[in-house]
Amino acid sequence: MKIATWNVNSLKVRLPQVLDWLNANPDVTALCLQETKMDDPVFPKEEIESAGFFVEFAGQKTYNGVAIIAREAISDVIINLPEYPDAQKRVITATVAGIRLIGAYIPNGQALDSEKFPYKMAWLAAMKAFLIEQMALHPKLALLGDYNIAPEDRDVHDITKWQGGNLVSPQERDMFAQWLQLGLVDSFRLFDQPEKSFSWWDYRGFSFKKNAGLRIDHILLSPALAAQCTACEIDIEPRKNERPSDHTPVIATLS
DNA sequence: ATGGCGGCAATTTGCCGA
Repeated sequence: MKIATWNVNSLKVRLPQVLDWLNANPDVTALCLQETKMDDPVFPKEEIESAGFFVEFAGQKTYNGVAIIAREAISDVIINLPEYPDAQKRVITATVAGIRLIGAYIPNGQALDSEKFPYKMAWLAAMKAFLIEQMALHPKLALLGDYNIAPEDRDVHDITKWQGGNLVSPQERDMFAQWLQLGLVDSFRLFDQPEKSFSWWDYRGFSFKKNAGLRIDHILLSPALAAQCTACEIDIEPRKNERPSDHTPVIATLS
């Protein structure tokens, strides 16, 4: 089976692409979505269910919004971080096929001197506490989503353009490292990967054509799941679509 | 140094993403 994550940058625009992608990837048991940008009352629940899937979601209009689409039943859903009240809908946690999935849209931060940056750092700390709690309850756990963190310089097309700034700052990378210290593993780095592998490219300046991207979408696995992981790949095909999301799916294969 | 693209919401323009 496979589990996947995709920041779709508006599910209203991208729903046909999501359903096409799921049909083209029948081994994907669960797909976490970020930036659905839809209020719950207008979420296309019926369309997704009539296509043969289970779905859970937590949305808001214009910004944020997360969902899990699955081929098996979804249970024990938690919306957001229980100990961190937040009007922004950024996390959905649920169990699918015996695996605890945390789908997350981590705050962007905007810039180190922005008021949004301390929000990001506080949010990352709150997520760490939630991870500790959930890992203790669920040995088979995966944290999938748009992290808005490029963990290493090799995850950046040109580090000189980003050095020290938002998405690559020491503070953010330290928090990512703290999550790894909990025992979580970056599934992508369990395997040999092509150089300059990225999951996001700016819409502007022909960034995708130039492969001027960042790897900021990740699947972290608990030790028990990492032991089952046989592959992790970034699927760049949807980035070639008409009206693509600026992000593209990341997929982990589990034995 | 700035904006560049795209989605969205409120009205021709601004905010935000990363």
